[in-house]
Amino acid sequence: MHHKLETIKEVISNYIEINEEEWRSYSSGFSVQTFRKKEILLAQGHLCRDVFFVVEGLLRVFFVDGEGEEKTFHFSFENTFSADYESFLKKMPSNYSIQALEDTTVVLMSYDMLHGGYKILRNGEKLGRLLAEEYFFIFNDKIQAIYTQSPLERYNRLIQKFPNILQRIPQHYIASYLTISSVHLSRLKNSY
Amino acid sequence: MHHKLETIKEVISNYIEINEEEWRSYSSGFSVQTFRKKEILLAQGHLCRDVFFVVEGLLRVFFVDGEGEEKTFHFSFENTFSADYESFLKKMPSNYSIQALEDTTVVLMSYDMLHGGYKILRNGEKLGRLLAEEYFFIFNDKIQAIYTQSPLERYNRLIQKFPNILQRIPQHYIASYLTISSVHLSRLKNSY
DNA sequence: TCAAAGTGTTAACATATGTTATCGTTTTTT
DNA sequence: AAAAAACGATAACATATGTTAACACTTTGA
Repeated sequence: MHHKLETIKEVISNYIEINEEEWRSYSSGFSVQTFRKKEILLAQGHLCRDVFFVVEGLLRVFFVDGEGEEKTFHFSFENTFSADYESFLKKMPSNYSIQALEDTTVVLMSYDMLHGGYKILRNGEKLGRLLAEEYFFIFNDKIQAIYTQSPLERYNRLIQKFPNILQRIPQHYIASYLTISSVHLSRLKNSY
Repeated sequence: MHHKLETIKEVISNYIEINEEEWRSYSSGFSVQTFRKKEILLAQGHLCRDVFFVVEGLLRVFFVDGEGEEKTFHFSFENTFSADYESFLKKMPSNYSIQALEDTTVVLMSYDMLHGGYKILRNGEKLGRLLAEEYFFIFNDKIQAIYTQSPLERYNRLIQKFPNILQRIPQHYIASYLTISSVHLSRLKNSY
């Protein structure tokens, strides 16, 4: 088995029971791809054809708003999925772009593969349900953070959760992620 | 069949194929309940035991933040579901309260019932997946609105989508929903 | 190796938004 | 019917946050 797929198998095994035979036919649908730093994996306005599973590296999910400003929406670290899941599921143009912040290796899951899995795998529908629920939890937490925490609180929790984030992600992307200006984040960090 | 269940059957039929026999055994698990204006259906910190389907009336989902301020998170109109779905799924204390803004009739779906449906119904897991995806879409749209639209834009779209909302919901709840102060919303409406 | 681009800090200033208080009106409760 | 509570507008003021610009430093790319 392709060693890049080890981790994704573990992740999926956390969701459902999957045996060797199922895994063989299922995993043949995966493909592995690497991207250079700054490369675009998904361009806003295009169809999100695959869910990316980050094996190594780091992705940034962002969009360009009405004023032409880039807004960073999410960072995808190792061993997590990344996509515009709504675009992927509904086959509609993506509202987001996805970009590699470092040289990054991803495993691609296509729509046909995921939906084929609903039939191939005994617990395929359940996997789909749990993935959707997982996505929902992430977004729920995200909204809750926005509603309940100040930018500084969110910043502190972010670096607490990902201590090396400052080494890996330029600060103005983090500011954008926190929905504040880079100048303001710099002030918050240093003046309080 | 209890006539209050007509609509929820239609809604579920939009998600999956369900035959009469399945519906009979499934729908026996529903219960109907009415609440007076201002009554609390779910209290923050308690377990969200049921998903509510609003047959008639209007619900407000809100929470009390660290400073003791009520923040309105969502309005649940007729023929939509309402819950703290994370609390419901994970059986953890709810971060939200749900309150009736008018005399409201709801259909209750318990956790056991929904999960029982994963087995009873041929397409039970699929129903679970589609419900989770639906919840995800709502939250995705919500986040996107927060990131891309100004409070005034969000206000205008809200009254465009629900023209009678001003007759049904006090303006300060709407302001809170838009994450701005009631004073500021009043200014926005009248000065621009 | 050097020029260009990117990055983080700070200052000065402009603007948006929150807070508190007051007032008249409407709605709810007794 | 009367009293109390809720509601929305407005004004005055305080604060938070954005914008622009300048600067030093680092990284990137030819």
